[in-house]
Amino acid sequence: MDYNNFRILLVDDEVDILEFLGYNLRKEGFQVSTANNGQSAIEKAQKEIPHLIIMDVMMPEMDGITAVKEIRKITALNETLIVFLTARAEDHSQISGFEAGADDYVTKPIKIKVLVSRVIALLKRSLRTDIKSVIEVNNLIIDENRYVIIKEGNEMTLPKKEFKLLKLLASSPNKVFSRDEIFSRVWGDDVIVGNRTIDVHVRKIREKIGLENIKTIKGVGYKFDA
Amino acid sequence: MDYNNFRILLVDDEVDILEFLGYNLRKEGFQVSTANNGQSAIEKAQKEIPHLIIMDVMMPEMDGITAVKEIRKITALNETLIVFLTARAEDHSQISGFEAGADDYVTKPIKIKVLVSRVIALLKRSLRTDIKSVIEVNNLIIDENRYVIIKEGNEMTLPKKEFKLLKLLASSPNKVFSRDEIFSRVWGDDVIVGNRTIDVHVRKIREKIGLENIKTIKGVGYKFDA
DNA sequence: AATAACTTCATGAATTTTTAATGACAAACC
DNA sequence: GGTTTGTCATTAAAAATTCATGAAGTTATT
Repeated sequence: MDYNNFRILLVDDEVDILEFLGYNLRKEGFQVSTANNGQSAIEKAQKEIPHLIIMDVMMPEMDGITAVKEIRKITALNETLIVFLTARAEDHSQISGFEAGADDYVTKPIKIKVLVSRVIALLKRSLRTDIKSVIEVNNLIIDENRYVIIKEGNEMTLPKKEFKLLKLLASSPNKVFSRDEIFSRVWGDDVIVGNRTIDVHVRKIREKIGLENIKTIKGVGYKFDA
Repeated sequence: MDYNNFRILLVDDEVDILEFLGYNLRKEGFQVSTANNGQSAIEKAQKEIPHLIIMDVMMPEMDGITAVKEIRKITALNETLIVFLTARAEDHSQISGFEAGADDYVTKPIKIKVLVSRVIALLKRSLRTDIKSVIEVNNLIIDENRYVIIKEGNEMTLPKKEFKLLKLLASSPNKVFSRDEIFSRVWGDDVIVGNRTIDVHVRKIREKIGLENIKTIKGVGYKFDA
């Protein structure tokens, strides 16, 4: 599964921990943002609507439990999972943490593999749908989940091959794709079609999204102009 | 909150532990049944469809992890939460446990207050999503509690598969579900049906709720248009 | 430098192939 | 026995591909 579209908000007052966890979670492909106190966590959460918040229980000013209680009041964050980071492994703190609305606990010192496997377990459970990438270039949005492209506000669906071709070109704007490369990445290596087929698809795409985006490089291939 | 309607299946080879946990969980109002090995756990789970299974990792004959892997294959137990009981607190066992499909861990020796609070936390979390089982999109309400859909004021009931399919599509409006994904999430991975079956069900749903909602993306799948 | 010969791509239209909708019916399940 | 679920053959539609033609750009030849 691909976790590129999962947003995680890390909250801790210690910058070292933010960096350590941030680095490791980003390495796993998550989108990570950070906050170093409860108040800014609430603000960021409200703005970013992360899928998961990892929050230190012990923080100056506003502690994690209070922050979570606030966050749980926000309707838009209904679906957001919360994991507490805590040094205290005792019963009492665990209980009040769960009551505050936490979904899981990870105890310090943090073992990064444990944390990551927990995060993945939580996300798997909550979002059993897999999420695909959304490409955004210029005035164009290519959304493979909804299978639409959006050009200046209006949405349209392309047939499969056209979609695939456009997605390929737009995935690396300005890069020239040779016809060979296009064939092998859109049609695959074991399909043989005539060599005018790409042109026709390009035309269809141009008819739908305009001429300015896909440029022909004669004798070489095509590129998506950004 | 009232937990009278939550069914918990306890699995442990030690009768003492079954009795101890059973007593305490029943005292909290849960419906508790027990099994003392992996095989009978699978059978009971399949029959009773508990909301939560608390399973010992270490058991003679079939260990807990194997049992859970089997249980996770059963579609009807999709929603069932699983908590592992383990003496081993090390990383490795935790990771493989989560991979097997566990939702949480409780380490032996068990502190009953911790266990109960975790159980409640898990159930709360699953309730949050249970409550969302009334989906509202466009002019359509899908109410899984009452098992009806309401379109422009008039209420109707759909057969199980149709309901499930519609609910899946409507649960992520605009997302395209591939035929594979639909099969695995509506029919389950071990049921084999012909590949025109989805079409037929889609037709039935369209006949009942109209054409505009479910859109065909040729070669890709179906989506619920919002 | 002009132009013929050649190459490459755009375009319109036709054709083939793929894919889904539909109707009719059979099996399984209450 | 009626509802639900699934199969299958047929039909319809959409998508993919090919082809013919013309235009644009390159190269070679003089």
